[in-house]
Amino acid sequence: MTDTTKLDTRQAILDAGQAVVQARGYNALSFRELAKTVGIKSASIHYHFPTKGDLGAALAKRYTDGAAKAFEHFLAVAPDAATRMGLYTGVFRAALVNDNRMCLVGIMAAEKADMPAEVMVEVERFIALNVAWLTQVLDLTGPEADQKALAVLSAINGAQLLARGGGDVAIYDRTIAAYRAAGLFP
Amino acid sequence: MTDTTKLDTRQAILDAGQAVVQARGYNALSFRELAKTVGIKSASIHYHFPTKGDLGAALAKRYTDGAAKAFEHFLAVAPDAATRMGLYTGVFRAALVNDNRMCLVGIMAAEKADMPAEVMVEVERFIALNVAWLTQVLDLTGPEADQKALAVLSAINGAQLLARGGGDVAIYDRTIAAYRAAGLFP
DNA sequence: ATGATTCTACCTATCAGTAGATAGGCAAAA
DNA sequence: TTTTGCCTATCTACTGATAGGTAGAATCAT
Repeated sequence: MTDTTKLDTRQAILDAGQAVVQARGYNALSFRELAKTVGIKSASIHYHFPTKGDLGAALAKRYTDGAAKAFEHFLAVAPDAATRMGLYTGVFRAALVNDNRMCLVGIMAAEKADMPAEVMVEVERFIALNVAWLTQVLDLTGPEADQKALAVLSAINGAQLLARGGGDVAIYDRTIAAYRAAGLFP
Repeated sequence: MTDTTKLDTRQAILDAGQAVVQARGYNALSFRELAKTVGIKSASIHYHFPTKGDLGAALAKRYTDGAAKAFEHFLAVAPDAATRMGLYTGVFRAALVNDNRMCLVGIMAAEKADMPAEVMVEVERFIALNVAWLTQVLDLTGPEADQKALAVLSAINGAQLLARGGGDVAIYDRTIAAYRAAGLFP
């Protein structure tokens, strides 16, 4: 019982919530199931996150913030575009390996019609962050730079989506290899 | 009340069901809401489709069968790969234009963890059908032919997923254009 | 330093709403 | 006379959300 207990519960809720969303989607996120996982009662989740929309937005925000830090790290440790893209595609790969999960934002985009507006705001922020990073790493210029970057993000998300459907990470690996071979990214 | 009434109800259920799944996902598919749309009671849906899994599988099967017919048609009316691919990507585009919907199978793949096994079987069949058609149209050969075809399907699905998130068909169009420019397909 | 107050982080109990599914009935058609 | 295609009514399970209570920690005034 250290003085970090209060933060720990909130973190535990977010951790468990992220796992559920990435594995089964936002609609499958249940306060009761979440509470059972964390070890508290469902009413206590509402104390930390008044509505489900608040929880979803917090999840997306934390996810995007984490991605931003990882992207900075990739720039620091990898010198060239190919290595950086290897690290980047590796993030999406890791989600598949870890319990066949999807990118939190990818699965939220699929459920767009049922998502509260405050969640979609964070989803858009994640996409913008990825586009900006890819534009920089791939040294894209001109009026179509953002579109090229979004195409790369789209392709990788699609690869994750279908590989997940097949339940085999090797599908993802081979699709990424096909993208590289086609020259979509280095 | 013609003698086609019995078939009409079943068709109406499937039509309404497909619209809901493509717009909001399999989890959002509700017997009560479906019944209200069709104009019957929810218990009557169970008469035609005993369980939700049966309905989901029927939806995926009909969707795949429809795609198979469309693919044959594309081969018949379009002579070259580029035109055929234009028709193919147009199908995914049409879903977006029509109430910002997604490919039925794409959204089902995203919800994989909650899908009954009988539905996933049909999802796999749809993917196999697309891969086979793309392999033929793109004249892919060698041991990596299927992988290249799956990469094309993945990329297009990803484009649809993110364009839908952005709520703008132009995003899809530009992403497809970027794929073509990169040489992913003609 | 201490007593009073307020805040934190949970709890129990409950609400209205919806989920899929089933039992049994009924009118019309085959 | 049986089958078809629907109906009403009901079941259990679960959803997010709220009301109200409480032990303990923190903060405040004296």
